[in-house]
Amino acid sequence: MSNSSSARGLSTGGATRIQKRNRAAILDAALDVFSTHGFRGATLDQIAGAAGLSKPNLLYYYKSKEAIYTALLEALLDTWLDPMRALDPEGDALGEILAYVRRKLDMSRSHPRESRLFANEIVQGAPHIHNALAGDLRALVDDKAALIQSWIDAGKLAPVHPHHLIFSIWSLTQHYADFDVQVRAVLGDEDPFAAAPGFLDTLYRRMLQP
Amino acid sequence: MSNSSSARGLSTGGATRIQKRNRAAILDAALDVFSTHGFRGATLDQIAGAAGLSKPNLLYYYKSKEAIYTALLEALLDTWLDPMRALDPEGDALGEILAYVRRKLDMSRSHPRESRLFANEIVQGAPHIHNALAGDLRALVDDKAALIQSWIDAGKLAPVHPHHLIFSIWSLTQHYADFDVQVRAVLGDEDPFAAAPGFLDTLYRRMLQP
DNA sequence: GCTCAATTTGACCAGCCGGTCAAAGGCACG
DNA sequence: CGTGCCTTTGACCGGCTGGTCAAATTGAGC
Repeated sequence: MSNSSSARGLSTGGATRIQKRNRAAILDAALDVFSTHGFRGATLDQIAGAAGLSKPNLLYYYKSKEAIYTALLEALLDTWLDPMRALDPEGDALGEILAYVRRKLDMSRSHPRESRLFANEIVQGAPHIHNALAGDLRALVDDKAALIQSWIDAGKLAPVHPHHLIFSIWSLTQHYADFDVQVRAVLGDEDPFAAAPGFLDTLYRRMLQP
Repeated sequence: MSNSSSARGLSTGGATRIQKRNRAAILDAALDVFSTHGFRGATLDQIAGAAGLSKPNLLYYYKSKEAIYTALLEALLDTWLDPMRALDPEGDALGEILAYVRRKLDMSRSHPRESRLFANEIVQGAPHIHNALAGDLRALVDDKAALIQSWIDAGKLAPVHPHHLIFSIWSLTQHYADFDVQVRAVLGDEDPFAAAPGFLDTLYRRMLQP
């Protein structure tokens, strides 16, 4: 035999070609469905249909709806936080912040489903990732907030509350993904991402220039 | 008889005392449930339980789940937009903007359920209020954006894209209600609303001071 | 306290939803 | 080409969900 263990619970490393293909298809389909309907609003039939599988086949790869959902959240959480991790203590303070804003805005444009997935989860009280928020996320944010504070103390940024500065970046950038329909309804034909980068750049320059 | 028509479809004006009480209880319960679970995630049993009624009794006052939901959205949409309507063309430009920000932030603190109700609806594509967004909301925003542009042209505000300025106010203020769990998970014991007003005041002063 | 509408309820239903299972079909390897 | 696992499927299940209905109860004006 070419594979010594069942599909359930395998790490992707030891997976069959078929397993890789189907698991990827499932997670992509699940991202589509969960991000537009939320956890409870999504159905296994929808996900199975979008992945091109039957429902029992879906459950052959992930043992429950919740297993799909948490696998998806775990796989995406790290990626989602990478732009913040990239804040470089050695870099130019204002330049680092502006680059972070730019990276987050780019993610809102290129990965709106991921943004809405987390938005749905958090608006509804983050029942599945509350631990990650109070653990890893908080530690990361505290670390970067301290970095920002050190920049302020060194006179490289105008004084602001570092945590609220970070919240503002999340809020302003993800707004374009999470509230996309509203933004487009108000703007009409104008592409939101045409003026957004310049607007945010100006906002943070004026606010943070020492 | 004291009342010539059935409960269904009555305007609140001609409603019995019992009708008023129960309809209010239903809408309050529905706000609780819909804002934390979204439309599809909410169940009639949850709403009926929270309102202290049986499910058939619930459906005696509103003929379907969707009827409750749309009644709730309609009743709240006007209230939700009042802070923007209050922008006064005759007032001091920067002061008007700062007061608007403050009103919106106060609504996030005092009415987080309403904020999350709309957040859920819009993140999931606004299937029930898309018309209101592209109609009334857009008209109102265009009107106020023109006002802001006139302030900019008169040299009373630093130049920014008026629509994106409005988006930023929605985003930054509602973030504290919609992403409450995340904000609190990161801040720990610190009350988000302690520093938020000062932070936003500073942000908009620095960005908009001509 | 009678009358009649307003209100409330228990029983019920059809459809959906997450999940199970045994059996059938593929696939790779000797 | 046979063996044995991997993969897929159709049929099915119990519980929940939105919604209905006829009957019972309550409330207000006379």
